[in-house]
Amino acid sequence: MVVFAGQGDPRRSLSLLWRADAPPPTRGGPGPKPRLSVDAIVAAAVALADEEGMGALSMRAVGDRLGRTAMALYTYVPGKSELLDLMYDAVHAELPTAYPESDPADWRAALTAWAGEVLEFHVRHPWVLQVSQARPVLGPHEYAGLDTLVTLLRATGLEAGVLRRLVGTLFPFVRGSAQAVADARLAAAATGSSDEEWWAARSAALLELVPDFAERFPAVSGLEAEGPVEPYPGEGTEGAEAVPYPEREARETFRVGLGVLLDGIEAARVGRT
Amino acid sequence: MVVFAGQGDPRRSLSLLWRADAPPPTRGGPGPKPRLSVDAIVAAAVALADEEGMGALSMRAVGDRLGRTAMALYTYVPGKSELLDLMYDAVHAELPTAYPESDPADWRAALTAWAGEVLEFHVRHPWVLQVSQARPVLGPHEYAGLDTLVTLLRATGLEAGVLRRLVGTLFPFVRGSAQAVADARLAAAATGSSDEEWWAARSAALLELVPDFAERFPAVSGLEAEGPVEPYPGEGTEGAEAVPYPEREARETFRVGLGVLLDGIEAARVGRT
DNA sequence: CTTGATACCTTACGGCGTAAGGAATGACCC
DNA sequence: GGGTCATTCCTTACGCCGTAAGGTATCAAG
Repeated sequence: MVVFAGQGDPRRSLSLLWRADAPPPTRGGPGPKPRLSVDAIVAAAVALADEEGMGALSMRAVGDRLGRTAMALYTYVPGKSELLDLMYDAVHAELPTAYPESDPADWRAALTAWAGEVLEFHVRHPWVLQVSQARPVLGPHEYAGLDTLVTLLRATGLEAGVLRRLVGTLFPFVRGSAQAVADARLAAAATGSSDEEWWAARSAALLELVPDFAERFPAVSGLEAEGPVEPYPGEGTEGAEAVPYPEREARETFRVGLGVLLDGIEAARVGRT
Repeated sequence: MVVFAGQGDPRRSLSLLWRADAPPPTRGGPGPKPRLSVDAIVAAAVALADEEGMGALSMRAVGDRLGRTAMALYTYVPGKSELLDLMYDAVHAELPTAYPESDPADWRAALTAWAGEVLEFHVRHPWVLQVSQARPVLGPHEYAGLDTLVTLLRATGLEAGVLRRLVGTLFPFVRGSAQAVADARLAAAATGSSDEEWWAARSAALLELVPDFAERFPAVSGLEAEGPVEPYPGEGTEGAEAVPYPEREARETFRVGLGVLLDGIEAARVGRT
């Protein structure tokens, strides 16, 4: 399921996101003092989503975590979709925001580091990948993260038009890679079965049900048979066996894909500058 | 919301996917004749998702479309997640399966055509993008589509290990691009407001709430100010004004991103072959 | 002490997926 | 021809969900 965000009143959503609400300091008005806050709710919701996944995120569950009912949250937040916006932007504060020491000539290293950090960010908060990208949330931290990427890309010297499209290519690429890594982990964790077990059950059933698999899909079969499953080439093996195979494969795909993308950017630089 | 698929009994799911069930022909057993079929249910569900989106997909709604109750579906399908698997694989029959006439030397053109078709496929069935990729569905049509891509990539002459990772790069790239296009359309259609209106409301509120935007995010602001918004460069303008701006931008990002990726593949070919 | 705004609660409504069990159907065996 | 019984499809119900409506307790200001 994909959760949609950003559908309420834009004014209200944005002023929550940018924390431009009425300033509470010293404003002791009538009525009981608030025992919650937007930040506390967002923090509880993020913790819940991190620990138990997007499927477990319900207003009742968030309320429970704070020792309150679901309806109590509606005093602070207009609804679930706005809460999701706030969660989304809140975690994006973890994105890298600057590489002050980096050499502008070495845009490749900087972009590689950036992509790695953004990948880890999404692996840490996999539910972020389930927030629909339709209608961007437009929160401060997401903008800050975007600003960092644009700054790094500037170092390539490419023109603004191409740069804009590169942003639109790099972000989805990292998201897609993170999705693959997260999926690999999820598969390993789900139903207590290891990834080997899962694959074993699946491929045994497949082989039985589709005996002519190799003939029907020669290219895929060839690829699976041909490629020797190696550890990271050109990298030390220490501790490598701790990462299960599907995740290792997903990370390697990320590494290779990023290399291809950066090679392509290099080509664009040489060709057009 | 992201909908998860593929969690039921693997045996049952796979035999449904590959239609390896007990053969019904001439088998007139006891009991009333089935007035539905797996295919009819899947077709109705796909039509529903195409027309009204994933959010409208419920067992009751699918049942209604077939003049039956929700529970009637459970005779044919174990549950909603398996139905989703079946829908997913069923539409993947639309993926291109072969380019018999293509010149193997011109892998670039072939991959470009492939990517374009896969993009259109996802734009036609945007709900496919909301099916979680965790635990691949492993259906026949998805495999067929995969086989086609691998065949095209073979023409690059790269080794199997790299090829496998390129598959993992290209597919998410096209999916990400399709997501952007679909989002652009969704934004245009939602709440009856055009994309201009939506952006206008949003950016007006942003400007008011965050007057120092340009100072806080100089790179992003610069990019937006700098890049002249042009139509497709190097392409005829006929009919181009019919496509609204955000979608045009998303498609251009796809075009540029794909070019960068193919340049990167070219570089890998030259460098390592 | 009264007023009135505010935080939080309980209750309830209409949705969801689906478990449980009953009614109708219709090919088979006697 | 009538009983048997697997099978299709139905109704009902349960426990979730987001959230509308309205009540109650709290507390500063007049």
